[in-house]
Amino acid sequence: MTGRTTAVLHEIYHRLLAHFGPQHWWPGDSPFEIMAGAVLTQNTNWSNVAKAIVDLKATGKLDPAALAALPTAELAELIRPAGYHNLKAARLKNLLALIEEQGGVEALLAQPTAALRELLLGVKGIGPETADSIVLYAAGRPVFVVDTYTHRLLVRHGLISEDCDYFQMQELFMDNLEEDAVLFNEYHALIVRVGKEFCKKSKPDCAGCPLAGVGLD
DNA sequence: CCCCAGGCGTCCA
DNA sequence: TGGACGCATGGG
Repeated sequence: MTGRTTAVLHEIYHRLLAHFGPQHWWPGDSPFEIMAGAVLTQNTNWSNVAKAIVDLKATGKLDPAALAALPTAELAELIRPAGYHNLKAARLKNLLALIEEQGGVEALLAQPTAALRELLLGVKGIGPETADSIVLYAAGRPVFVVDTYTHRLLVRHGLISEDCDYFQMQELFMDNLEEDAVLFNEYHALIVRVGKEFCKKSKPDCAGCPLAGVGLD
């Protein structure tokens, strides 16, 4: 871990941390809240997800047993503010089935990292980012989470090509950083933070970004 | 009015 | 295998 890519990835992290400070992710009180939030935030602004989570909490439904007893159509209405509510209600139900089958949230999250990841990927509606978000932020395992902001950032800083896939991006980080869940937690959160502010599709110039020039010769 | 958001599954060539 | 498309609400 002494190459140029390693150095650039470290520099990006340290600049982001210096500029934004720690992000304290995931903003959830329990592992199950994090798991549900991971599904609800698929292609969705967090402010919309937060409304749905507030409603779930207010009605006492942010709990595996309570949600399992709730008809899918009623669940969909509760999470309406998060968008794609019919789709996400079904996905949450699918996740609940896995939790039940594994004997509860704690037992599921106690599975070895690779097994946990595969179990989650087996749930219809849970793909690589949602699975890894749960593995990292709910189970605390050192798996790097990649999202659209990550892709955009890596392309703009010349670290990957446009057609790079999820696993290649994940490997890039995991091959060049210490295997540390706290570091991976903060790094992904910081990428989302800088993405929201400076790395938008509509701002190809990245004006004002604290990463200006990093990785580009 | 427009674009965007912490993806994923399906369909079709 | 890979590119389009549907899913939906709320904010700027």
